[in-house]
Amino acid sequence: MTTNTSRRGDCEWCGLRRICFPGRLTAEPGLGGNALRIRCIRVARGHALYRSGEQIESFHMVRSGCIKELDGARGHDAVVNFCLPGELLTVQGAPAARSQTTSVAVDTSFVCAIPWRFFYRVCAQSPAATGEFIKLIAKTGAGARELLTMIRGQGALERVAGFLSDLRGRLQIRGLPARDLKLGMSRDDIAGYLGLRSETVSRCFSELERRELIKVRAKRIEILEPEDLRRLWSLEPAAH
Amino acid sequence: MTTNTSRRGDCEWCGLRRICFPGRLTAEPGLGGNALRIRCIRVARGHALYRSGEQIESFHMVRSGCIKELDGARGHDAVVNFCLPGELLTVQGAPAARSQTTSVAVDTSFVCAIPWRFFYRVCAQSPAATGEFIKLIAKTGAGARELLTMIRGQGALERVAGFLSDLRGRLQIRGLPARDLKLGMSRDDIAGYLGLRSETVSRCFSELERRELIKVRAKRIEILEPEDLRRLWSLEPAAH
DNA sequence: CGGTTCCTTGACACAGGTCAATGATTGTGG
DNA sequence: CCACAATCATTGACCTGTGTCAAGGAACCG
Repeated sequence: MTTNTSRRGDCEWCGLRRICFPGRLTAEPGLGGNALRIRCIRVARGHALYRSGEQIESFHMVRSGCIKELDGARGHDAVVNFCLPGELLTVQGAPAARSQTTSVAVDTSFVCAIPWRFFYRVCAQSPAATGEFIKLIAKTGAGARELLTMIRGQGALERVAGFLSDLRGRLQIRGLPARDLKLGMSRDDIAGYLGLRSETVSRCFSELERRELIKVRAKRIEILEPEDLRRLWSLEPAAH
Repeated sequence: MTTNTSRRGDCEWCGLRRICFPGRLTAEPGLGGNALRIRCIRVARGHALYRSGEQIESFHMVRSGCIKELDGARGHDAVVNFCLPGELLTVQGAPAARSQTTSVAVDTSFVCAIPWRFFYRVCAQSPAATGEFIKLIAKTGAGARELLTMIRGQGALERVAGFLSDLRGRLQIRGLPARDLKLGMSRDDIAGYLGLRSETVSRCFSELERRELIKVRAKRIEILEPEDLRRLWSLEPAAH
């Protein structure tokens, strides 16, 4: 693992920008300087940032690449979230709690580690920044709920369409290329995430291609009709 | 809606106790007194505490009864969580964000509303209390993930067994009666929560009764074999 | 280039959804 | 307090969507 110091440009689209950077905080003295000393960690493809059960003393944000989070609770691990640049990894307890998830790089990634110690300092000095942070956490919770809703209510094709639309949307928001998706994860990972089997995911990709909504070339997926794709997904839930 | 002041005894098993009460905080001056001025709201059975889209300026904790949270995102509402006494309702953004969920009382309930204003004051004065709070939020996130895992991996019977085991466990932890469950919610609510249909839930209840793990009397369910029930649920996931 | 690993496609079975009819429980007004 | 209506729960018969199993085929790696 290589440890870097963050550079300014990287944070432009980072979800923590408002905490780290002068945005709302130029007013607060003594934060700006320290904010830049956050650790930045490299995680090679296939390697774990941390595993379920380990003691974690920071919360983490993806700077580049893609991290999959596995719920190690019971039974075999299944993917709970694919975390893209600018997004917060599942927040593990407070100052030092055992992680409930395992985080594995799907592509080689850089991840920021923000120590709780730093967070407390921000809370003590700036309610505004505290609010931003709570918003961030709340958002990660919303992600889990949305996935839940999608999986409970929709059929396989809708889930796969939703998966692609969601990825596209999240990349787009941060100004990343979103027409050509290069999926680092396997079909099995996707299937686990969506509560399906890899065969079913394959079939759905084929079906979407047959309908000319996407173009599949192995792990590279081109989205031809974003709108149709999104509509397919957010159509009235299986109220057949 | 009736507004009360909290009384001491109620908080004994409240998840926020450590923030509200002298536990870790006796040392911190100026908190104890104010902590007691949290609003306590009565919500009659079937009525909403707030609805999706409303502006919320507090976070909430259930003091007694049971609240169901509906994800109003798109399409018809489906239950995301049944919130029991001592548990935190889904945390909505920060100082004042639009709620993403609708909260409806399944039984007539009392709910504490803790204004963000108060939370910020605690953060500013006590990192320890901040930590406790983050732990609480993280726990609510874990709940959503567990439900997700359960729904993706298990069959209908396992889900229903898990639902009952989970309820039992959560009541037990707080020292509430847990052998006889009086489910305030309809079969449809349960079904929506578990990603099933009410007919299937019925069938599963009947099957569990046939196996003599539970006794079903309308909305009153007696758990005869808690261990067998739990085992059924946490058995190796559908790895048939 | 040969061996893995991953992806795609097909045939079939079964869990759970759907539709429909009956029975239980709750609530309301006379 | 009873009777009636409305809602909710249960059960059965049938059907569809995915899981399962199995057999190629494509892509990746040393």
